[in-house]
Amino acid sequence: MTKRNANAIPRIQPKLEQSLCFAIYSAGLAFNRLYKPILDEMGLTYPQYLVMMVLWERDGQGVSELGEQLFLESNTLTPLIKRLEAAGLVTRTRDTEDERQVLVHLTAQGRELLKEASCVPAQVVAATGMSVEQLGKLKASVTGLRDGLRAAVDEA
Amino acid sequence: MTKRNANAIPRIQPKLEQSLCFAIYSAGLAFNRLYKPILDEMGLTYPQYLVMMVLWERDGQGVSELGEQLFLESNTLTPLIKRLEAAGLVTRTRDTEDERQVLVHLTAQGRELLKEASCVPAQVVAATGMSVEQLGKLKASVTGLRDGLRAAVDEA
DNA sequence: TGCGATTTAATCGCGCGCGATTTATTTTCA
DNA sequence: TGAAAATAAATCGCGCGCGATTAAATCGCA
Repeated sequence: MTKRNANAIPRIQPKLEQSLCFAIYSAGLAFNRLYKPILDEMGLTYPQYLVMMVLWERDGQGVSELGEQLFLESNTLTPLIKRLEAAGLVTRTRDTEDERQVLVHLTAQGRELLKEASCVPAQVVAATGMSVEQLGKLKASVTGLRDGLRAAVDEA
Repeated sequence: MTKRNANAIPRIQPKLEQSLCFAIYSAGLAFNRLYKPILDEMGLTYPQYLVMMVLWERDGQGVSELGEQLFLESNTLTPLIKRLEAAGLVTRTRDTEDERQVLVHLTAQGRELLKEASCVPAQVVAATGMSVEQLGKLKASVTGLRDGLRAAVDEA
């Protein structure tokens, strides 16, 4: 260190078009707008669709367990799951082994919805205009970014 | 076409971990959580920060004009900008040339906030744990994805 | 010129995300 | 054993996003 402030945080004007965070933010908006008409037909919102995906992969999970996979907590999930329950897609039952936990199970109607959902991924892939290989690489990069951000937030 | 249904939409079970949309969604959540404590000190939310960025680049824009850059509309922006106005960061004035438009201008306090904001980008870059080159490439890919999705939504 | 079409912002309701707090249950260990 | 700590879900308030609608100003053009 031959200069003072060698470790000072560099100061530059933040610009929308050069920030990755805005690219991610606006891509999220774009995905939502793509999914909206598709999921409307199934009576789901996008976050509700995510919860259903997790349950289709493994039925009967607790709220925290769902939250670990979705990076959400009970303050978001509880009302969301209650809406899925009101729609007849899931049931909410207290775990008899541990009364603190609420187990979320698919109803027959909830399992049935997977049939309709199974044609969603191909529609979305088509809309991106990218190859499956490109999408896979991009997914890996964005997932890596996410995990890096999460690590930084956790250690702070 | 030697078979029936050659153009049928392929049906596969949607899985959370292999979907790019969830990677984007969860990276957005992670960015928000990273920005929260940083922006809290400036008294801004992340979407408010985006609006300020656009104004720091060019002061005195209409609501729709801001919306075009942010991919948002007046139903989102009007209340957001009113909160920025209440915080003393911007003014809202009807354009005398076209009374339909509301021009949003930075106040002295709003311009002053750029000084604090100028150390945000470097902090965020550091948190990603990625090089500036990597971030640039990823930003370009995600922007391309976003624009592809937007094109697909528009033509639908 | 005047009237319908267009543009712009604002308003309203709903469903997230999330910080903060509360309640109920289980675990820990003195 | 029993009280404190930890864990799980729920509740509450606020700020987005956004579909739908409304109100006001401007434009187009017959």
